[in-house]
Parts: sequence; C-alpha cells; structure tokens
Amino acid sequence: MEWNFKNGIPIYTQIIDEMTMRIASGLYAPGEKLPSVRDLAMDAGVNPNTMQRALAELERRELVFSERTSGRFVTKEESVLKALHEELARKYFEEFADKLRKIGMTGEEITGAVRRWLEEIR
Amino acid sequence: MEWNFKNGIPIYTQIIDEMTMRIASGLYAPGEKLPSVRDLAMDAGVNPNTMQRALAELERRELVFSERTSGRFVTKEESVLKALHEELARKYFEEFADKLRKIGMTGEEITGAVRRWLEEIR
DNA sequence: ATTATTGTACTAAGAAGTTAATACAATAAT
DNA sequence: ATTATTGTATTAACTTCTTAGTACAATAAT
Repeated sequence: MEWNFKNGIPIYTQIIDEMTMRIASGLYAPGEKLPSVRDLAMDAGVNPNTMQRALAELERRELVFSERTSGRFVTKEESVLKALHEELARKYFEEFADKLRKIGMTGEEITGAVRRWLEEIR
Repeated sequence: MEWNFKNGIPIYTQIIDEMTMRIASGLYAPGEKLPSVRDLAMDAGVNPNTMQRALAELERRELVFSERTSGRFVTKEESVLKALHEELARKYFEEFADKLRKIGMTGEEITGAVRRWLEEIR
C-alpha cells in the first residue's frame, strides 16, 4: 500500500487519516492484528515516534486497541466500524459541498456538475 | 468574512486556500483592490508576516499582482479566473471521489450515495 | 513639503513537528 | 532459560511555522 504524504501538512495527521481510511475500508479487518509500530514506520518511511503518535490517536478514538507485547489490533466492534464508514462518507461529502459553495456554486450548479462528473466515473 | 483556521495545518496554507476560493468565487472581483497586508492580517488574526507569506504565493500563481505602494489587486485576466474556478471544482470532486473509493466504495455506491445527498441539498 | 499608507525585508524568539538514539517491561517464540 | 518482539517512554537535535519588532523605499493623501 502506498503512503503519499503531501508536504505542508503534519505527517502524523496524514497517517491518522490514512490508517482511519484503511480501517473504514476493511483493508484492516475487525480484530485483525496490525503490523508493529516499527514495521509500519519503516513501510511509511517515517520515524517510529511519528507512527506511534498517530497510532496513539487511533487508540484514543477507539478504532484500535493494543495488548502490551502481543501487538495492536483493529477494534472488533463492527458497529463502531460501520458508524465510522458512514461518518467519513458524510463528512467527505459535506466538505466537498462546502468547498463548491465557497467558490460560488449554487445548489443547482453543484447538482448539475456532480451529475456530469458521475457519468465520467463509469 | 470568517477565517476559521483548523489546527494541525499551517495557517499560511489555509490562508492561501481561503484567498484562492474568495477570488474564484468573485468575492474579490477581477481587478479589485485587496485590503492591505496589515488589514488582512488584522482581520484574520494573524501576524502580518504570515499573511504576507500567503499573498506572495498567490502572486507566484498569478492570481494577484501588487503595485508597489498603491496596493495589491486581483488579476484582471478573466480567463485565468474562469480556469481557476473550473480547476478548483474539478480538483474538489476528484479528491472527494478518491476519498470515497479509499474507504471502499465502488463507483455504483458512490453515485447512489451522492444522488441521495444531492436531494438533501435542496 | 509633510504625513500616512503601501509592499517588502530582516532578525530574533518561541512553538510545533520530525528524526535519532536509546531504554525498559512484558510476553511470545525458541 | 534465553532470545526476540511488542508497545511505550525519554532525551536531544533539527526543521518548519508563527509571532514580534523594526526598518526602508515608493507614493498617495494632506
């Protein structure tokens, strides 16, 4: 999997977002053991401290939990994961619509443009 | 107008985005004189240096130009502004669609969800 | 002519993010 | 029993971002 970090945004923030999306997508399944902090850091090309900082935040959000010395795991609460998925999808849409409104597009213009773009996706 | 800065992202970056959107929306019209660096900084609640840094980037992108001692102005090239508007709208959609794909939504799921969300906008 | 405003430049200090190096405790693997 | 792996913690150095303070040159306003 790729880690494409933009510059100008803290890396640990981007790791939080990336890991959250991987969990929401099921790429890391419920209850699955994650790679170790060191392996994840190596894979992402960052310092273990930076990865640790991001993972601690995921823990705070209860998306993962750690069992000392055996590893870190995705939460088994499927309800949490389902809620996460819906929350993210909705959030992404809201941010998207807000940006379009901010550059002056009306509701009608947004729906029109989106319908056209959706055609292209197919 | 509001300046709502998120934390965790450099302020000057957010100013660049905000100003770019204001220009793309026509809130700052073609050829219009912008408030001075100091006034913008005061309004945004940031240090003048931070605002200056953001404005310099807008200048590099040729969205604004400055006339020494008389002020800074939005470009008069309407073609540039039109292109900017389209570029931003397209970019926002791409980022949005990429995020939805990243959390595991297929093209069909995306179109379905977006159609539902679009109804809510009205 | 004088004053105020403009963009611009510079230095210094502090805050936040990142890397590096090292260490410890717990336990799974051997 | 010993070793390797795990999460976690700590300290130091470095870079980037932000603020603060100051200054200068050009020109619009008075």
